[in-house]
Amino acid sequence: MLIATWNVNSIRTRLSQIIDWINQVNPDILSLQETKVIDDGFPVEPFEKLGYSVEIYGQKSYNGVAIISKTKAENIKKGFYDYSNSHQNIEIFQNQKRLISADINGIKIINVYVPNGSSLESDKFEYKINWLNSLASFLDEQEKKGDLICLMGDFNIAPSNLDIHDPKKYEGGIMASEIERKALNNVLKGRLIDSFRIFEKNTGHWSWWDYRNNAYELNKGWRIDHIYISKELSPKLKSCVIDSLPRGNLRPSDHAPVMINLDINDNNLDFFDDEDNFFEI
DNA sequence: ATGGCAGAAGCATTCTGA
Repeated sequence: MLIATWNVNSIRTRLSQIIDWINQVNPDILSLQETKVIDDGFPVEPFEKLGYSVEIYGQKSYNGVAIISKTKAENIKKGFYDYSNSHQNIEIFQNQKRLISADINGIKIINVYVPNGSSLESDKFEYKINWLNSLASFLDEQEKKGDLICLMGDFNIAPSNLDIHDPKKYEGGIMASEIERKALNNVLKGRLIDSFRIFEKNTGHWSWWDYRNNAYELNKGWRIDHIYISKELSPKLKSCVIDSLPRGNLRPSDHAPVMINLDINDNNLDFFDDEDNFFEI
């Protein structure tokens, strides 16, 4: 089963590129972020024609997430629902459509577009950390139910300095700060593993390149789009790749799709462990 | 320190992103 995530930076502008990519790759599940359109304006038909069902949670101009899947999604939930961090006002999170979850093929699929945060001094940074804390509470609830989880999306956080093309330049700043990394690790809590780092221990692999300063051509990127899976699913994990080619398209998204191959019929029990992951700060 | 680019809204320019 191929599971992918892609921040497309506008579903309407990127539609033909997404359809082309689906035709090439044939994913079973595709999580999209930054769709930037209200639900009534989402182009559902092109996906349905290819045999996919579509679940959307969008808004005008900003944010917006969607799950495209061959198997119809069940138990669809939009936003934190009633699992928001009890210390926070849930309503401040309901204005921004950044999370959609559903059960597909026995796995709890959670698609997130984590706030960017702007800068550490910004009110938006506080919002980002609070949002991540609510995500941790949300995952606590899923874990209590015993769900197998695939948490993916645009996290706007480089988990380690290996995930930044110039870590010295950006050290401690937005997407690279210790505060954000701690908040992310509090979401993961050792129960979820970074699929990409199971297979690749080296730096130099990016999922996002700034539109400015010729960043893609100079390969100055960040790895901020991630697919985290429950430890219990790790024996089924066969690969994780970042497909950087769509970033070279004409009028591309600034993000590349990330994809895992999960063999749900593999019942081997040799888990990958936390020690295989890179969480140093 | 600033701007560099892109998209949406909407028609000139602002807001937002990362």
